[in-house]
Amino acid sequence: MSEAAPELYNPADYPPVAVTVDLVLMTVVEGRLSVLVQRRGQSPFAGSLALPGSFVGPGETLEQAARRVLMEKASMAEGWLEQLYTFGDPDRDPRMRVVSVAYFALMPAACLTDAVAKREDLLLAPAAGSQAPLAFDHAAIIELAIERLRGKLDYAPVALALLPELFTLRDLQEVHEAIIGKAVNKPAFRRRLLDTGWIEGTGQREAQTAFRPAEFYRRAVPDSSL
Amino acid sequence: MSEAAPELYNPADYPPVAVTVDLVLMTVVEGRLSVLVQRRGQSPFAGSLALPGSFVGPGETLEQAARRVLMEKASMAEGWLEQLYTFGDPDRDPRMRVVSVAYFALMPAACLTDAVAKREDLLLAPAAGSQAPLAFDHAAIIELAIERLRGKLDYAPVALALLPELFTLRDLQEVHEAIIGKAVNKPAFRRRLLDTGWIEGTGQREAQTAFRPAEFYRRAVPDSSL
DNA sequence: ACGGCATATATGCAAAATGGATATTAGAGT
DNA sequence: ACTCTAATATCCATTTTGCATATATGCCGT
Repeated sequence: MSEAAPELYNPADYPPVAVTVDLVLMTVVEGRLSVLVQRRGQSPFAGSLALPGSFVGPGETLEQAARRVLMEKASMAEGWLEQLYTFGDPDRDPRMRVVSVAYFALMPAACLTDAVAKREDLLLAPAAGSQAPLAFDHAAIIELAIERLRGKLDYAPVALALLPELFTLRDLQEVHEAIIGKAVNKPAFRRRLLDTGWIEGTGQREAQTAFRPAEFYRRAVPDSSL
Repeated sequence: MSEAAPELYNPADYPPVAVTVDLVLMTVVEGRLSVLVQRRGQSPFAGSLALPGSFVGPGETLEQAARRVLMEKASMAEGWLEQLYTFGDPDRDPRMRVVSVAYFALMPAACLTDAVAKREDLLLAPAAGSQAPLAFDHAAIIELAIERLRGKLDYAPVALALLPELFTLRDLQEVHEAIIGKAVNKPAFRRRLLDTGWIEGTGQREAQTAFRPAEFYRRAVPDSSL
């Protein structure tokens, strides 16, 4: 704003607009990058899959609204959360003008599989090229989220947000490979990740591993290193 | 959206929200990274500086609205334009709830100095640490834009959007130095930029240069390589 | 016409980062 | 004690990078 605008805004002068948040909550399960989606009960797009979302409440910031959705769906107050992009094409929702601020969230697989098990309408869909068509422009939103995730992988500790408290270097490498979709060189990966300073070794090692047990690592940085 | 929402939205059920776009239009003049700002005539913040912006029209996409503002202020239909971030804190505008989608625009200095000369209320302010306080949360928006610009400098041809049709490698280097705020090594810079493939030499050279004339280069990529 | 000026451009070299192969280590089971 | 297999360490070739030095160019004074 700040245009040569009227002294006081008169909402009635402008057509009604709704502002919502949509959440692209991703994780890596069984080596596959996956997104939390919800089966819609209502029209439009009743029966198809959509991203979880909500209206932005009167006193809420956008991020608070996104975190509220995160809490409602995944019962998780923690976890990586950052604004992704805002989608506002006039016809993206057939009912009325809806401007949606998409948020990008990451969570360890275990949290998500738990959440999905508890709720009938929630499921984890493969992130890339899902066959089931998504409601609204949600397919495009997910595409953008994948791009963002890939783009950040080398510059920010996003992969750590997808792993539990303790993890091995192999776990971390598998997450990276799932995200970029191809194998990486093991020694180079280990070296590169170790001197980012993002992780630190605990003395602990795996047990019952049949062969040489790997060391457990943990995050050395707070999750909010946006 | 896509929440367990009512079958039809009833705008009256939700408090009114206005959606606007704000434009961070940057350039490099005389070695200084600068932002186009506008002196506000109306309350609130009458007399202080603010980013140019506008309401989003009923049939407009967000990007169309941003490009319209670009056209209104700088009379330029071309140029780098990308969505930056959406600001929606409940109290960011004292009058009513305003969600503003900030856009990030780049333009050659000449276009901007022209535009500023024509309009009484427009001026180019230094981007970093402007002393004059800005209206609303616009200082934070500019900070974020600078961050984005710096972050993209090595990965996208953003610097080319700040230069005219023809430019020398020295011009290009000066733009880079203005953006990151420190000197860079000349041969390394030349080598690095040349093999990005973003620029190509024209045979032409500078004239009246007192000493060895530099070759003119031009963009080898479209401006829209977001 | 010629040499000097100051900058553009090219070349060269050492240091660092990277990719990738190979060797060594560790725990569990036979 | 030996074997299995993956974790971890070492090593080397290649590429990238920072930086110093050399050469080229067009103007300008003499």
